[in-house]
Amino acid sequence: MRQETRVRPKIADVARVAGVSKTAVSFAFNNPERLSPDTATRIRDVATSLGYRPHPVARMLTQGRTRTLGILTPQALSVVFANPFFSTFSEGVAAVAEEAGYALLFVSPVHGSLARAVNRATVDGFVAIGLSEDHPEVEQIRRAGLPIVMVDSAAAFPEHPAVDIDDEGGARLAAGHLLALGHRDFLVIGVEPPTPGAHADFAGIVGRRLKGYREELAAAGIDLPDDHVVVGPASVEGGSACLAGAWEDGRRPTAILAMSDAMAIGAINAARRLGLGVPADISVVGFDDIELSRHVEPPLTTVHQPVRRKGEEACRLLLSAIARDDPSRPDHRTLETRLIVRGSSGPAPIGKEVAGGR
Amino acid sequence: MRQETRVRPKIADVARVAGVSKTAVSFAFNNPERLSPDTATRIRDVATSLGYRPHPVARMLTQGRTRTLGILTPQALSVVFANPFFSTFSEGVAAVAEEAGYALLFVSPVHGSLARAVNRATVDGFVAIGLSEDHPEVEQIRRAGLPIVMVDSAAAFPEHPAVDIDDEGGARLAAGHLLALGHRDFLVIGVEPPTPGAHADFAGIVGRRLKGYREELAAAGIDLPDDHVVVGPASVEGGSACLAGAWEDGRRPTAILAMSDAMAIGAINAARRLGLGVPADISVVGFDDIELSRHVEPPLTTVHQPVRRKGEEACRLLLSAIARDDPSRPDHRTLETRLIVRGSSGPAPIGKEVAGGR
DNA sequence: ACCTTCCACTAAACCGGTTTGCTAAACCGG
DNA sequence: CCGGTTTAGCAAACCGGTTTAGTGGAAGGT
Repeated sequence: MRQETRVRPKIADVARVAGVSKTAVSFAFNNPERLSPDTATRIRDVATSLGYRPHPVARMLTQGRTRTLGILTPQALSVVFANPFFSTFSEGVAAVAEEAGYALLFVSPVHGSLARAVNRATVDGFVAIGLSEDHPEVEQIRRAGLPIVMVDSAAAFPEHPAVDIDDEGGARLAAGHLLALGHRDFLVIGVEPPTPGAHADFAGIVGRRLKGYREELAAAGIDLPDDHVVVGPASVEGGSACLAGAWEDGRRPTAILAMSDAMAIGAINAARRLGLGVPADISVVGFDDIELSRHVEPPLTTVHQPVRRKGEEACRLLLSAIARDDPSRPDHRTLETRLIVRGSSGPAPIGKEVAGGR
Repeated sequence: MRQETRVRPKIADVARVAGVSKTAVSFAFNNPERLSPDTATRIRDVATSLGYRPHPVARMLTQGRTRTLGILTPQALSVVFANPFFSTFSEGVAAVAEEAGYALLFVSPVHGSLARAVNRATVDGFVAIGLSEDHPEVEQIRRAGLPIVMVDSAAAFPEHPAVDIDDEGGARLAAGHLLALGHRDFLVIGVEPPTPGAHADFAGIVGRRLKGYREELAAAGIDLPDDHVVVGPASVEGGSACLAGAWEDGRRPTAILAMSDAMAIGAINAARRLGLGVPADISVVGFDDIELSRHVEPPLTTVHQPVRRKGEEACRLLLSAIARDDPSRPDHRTLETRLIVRGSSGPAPIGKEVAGGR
C-alpha cells in the first residue's frame, strides 16, 4: 500500500472534482446565494470529503485584512509575560478582541529589532504598550497605513489614539496619604527604563509619577532632593536593591514611595532585613495594585489603576480606528487612579524621627 | 496643497521609479548578490525614499511559511490570561520562540468555535494546551498538514509530540506527605472542565491526579469514597465554594488535596471562615506552585511543576517538528514534579480526629 | 574572427484564493 | 413567439510578492 504524500487540497482541486469553476467553489463558501442551493451543498460536500479548507494567508491577501490585532511590546515576551501587570492588560485586550472576532498576535523585538518584527506582523492594527518616545517604529507603522493605539506611552502622539492613566494624580494621592500620616522624610523608588540606551531623563509614566510626588510634597513645604530618588529594574529584587542601596548611602527615610508594587514588596523585604518594622518604623506605598499586593504581609498600601479596563479601552479604540479608515481626530483617554490603604503604611515614628531626620 | 491619499507603495512602484523590473527589486532585498552592488543600493534607496516595505502577507503566501507559532487554548483568552499558570507557560514558549525568530499568535475559540479560529490562524504550527480528547480540531490541524504539540492533553495522541508532567507521581507525593503526618480523613478538590458539555469522567490531568491520590491512599489502606471528591472552577472562589459545600454536606476532613493552588488558597480562606486553624485543625496541599502560593498566610504546601520549562520544551518540540517535515516518531516528554512543604500542612489533630471521623 | 562563458537583469509563471464582468439558458408577461 | 429580466455559472483579472527560465551584451579563450 503506497503511502501517498498528503498534499493540502486547493480550491482548484475541489473545483475539478465537483466539475465546476473555482469561482463556484469560492461562492459556495462566501456567497452561497449566488449559486443554486443544491450546487452549493454539493460543492461543500466535495470540499469536506477532500478535507479542503481555504488557505488563510491567501484569503488575507485578497481580502486585504487579517482579522488579527498586534500587541506591541518593546521588551522580550519572556520578560513581559513574567509581569502580572501585563497579563491583566492582555486580559482586557483579549476580552474585547475576542468579542469582535479578532485574534491576537504578540509582537516583540526579533533579535533586538522591533522594526523587523513590525514589518513581519500580519495585523490590522497595533496596541503599543509602554513604547517610549524615541521609538521610530511608530512612524514606520503610520507609513504602513496601520492604526496604532498608544498605551502608557512616554510622549503624546497627538495623531494617534491613546489610553493613559492619571499617573500624576495617583502619585499625589500616595504622597498625600503619607504626609497626612506625619511623614517628612521620603525615598522615591522609580522604575528604570529596561533598554540601557534610552535616555534616563524621566519621561513617560516615571516622569509623570515623579512630578506628582514632587508637587504634593512641595505643597507641604517639603523638597525632594535628587539623591532621594533611586531607580532600579521593576521587580521585587530591584526594589530590595533600591532600598538597601539608599540605606547604605546614609538615607534614613520613614516613608517610601515606590512606582511599582513589585518594587514596593521588594522594599518591604529589604526593610525587614535591615531590622525595620513595616509600618512601625517605615511606611511603604506602591503603585499599580497587582493581585499579589493584597496577599503579602503586611498587605500593601498602593495606588490602584484599572489595568484590565486599560486593555479593554485600548482595544476598543483600535477597533474603531480600524473600522473607519477616516483618521478623524483621535481619541485620548485618561483613566482614573485611586488610593487603596492597607497595612504597609502607618503614622510616622515619633522617637526615631529625630535620629533619621536631617 | 492637495492632501494626497497616502497609498502603500507596492513593489511595482519601486520598480517603476528605479527604472528596473519587479524581479530586480525583489533581488535587492532578498538576493542582493545577484545584482551589481550599485544597482542594489540604488534600488534600496528608492525603496526607502518611497517608504516601501514588502507586504508581509504576500510574502507569507509565496514563501509558504509564516514564521508564526500558534498557542491553542480551548478557553477564551480573557479567562486564560487571568491564570498565572498560563502566563508562566507562555513565558517559556515565548522565550524559545523569540530566540528562533518566531512570533506568537494566540488562538482561542471565535464565537465559541475553536475550529473556525484554527482555520483562520496563519501559523506554521500549534502548541495546544489542555485540549481534551474529544476536540476534533486536532484532526483538523493534522489534515491541514500543520504540526501540533499537545501539552497537558487528556488523551495520548501517539502521532503528535507531547509534553506532560508526572501528575500521578505528584499527586502521590501530596497524599503521601499528608499520610505521614497522620491524616486519615481526606477531601479532594478537583478542577471541573470549563466547558459544560465535556463529559465529566475525569480525563486528563484531573483523572491522573485523582488516580495518584487514590493509589497512595489505598496503599495506606484508606478508601476515598466518591463523595469525598468535589469539583469546581479552578479559581480561589471555586476552592472556597468546594470546601464550604462539602462542610455543609457533613464532610469533616482533616486534610485537603487540592488540584490547583488557586483552589487550595480558596479552601484555606473558607476554612478560616469556618473557624478552623490551618494547619492546626486542617491541612491543605495544593498543586502547581504558583508564585502567589509562597506569599499567602500560611505559605502553601504544594506540588511543584516546572511550568516555564513545560512551555520551553513544547516550543522546542514544535520547532523541530516544523524544521524536518518528516513526521518521524514523535517525541513524548514527561517532566518531573516535586513536593514543596511550606506552612499549610501539619500533623493531624489528635483531639478532634474522633469528632470529625466517620 | 568566432565560440563560449559569465554577468546583470527581465518576462512570465506562480502562490491560493476573491471579485469583476460577462454569457447562455431559463423564465416571464403580453 | 418575442424582447426583457433573472438566474447560474464561468473566464480572466487581481491581491503583492517570489522564483524560474531565459536574454542580450561584454569579457575571455583560441
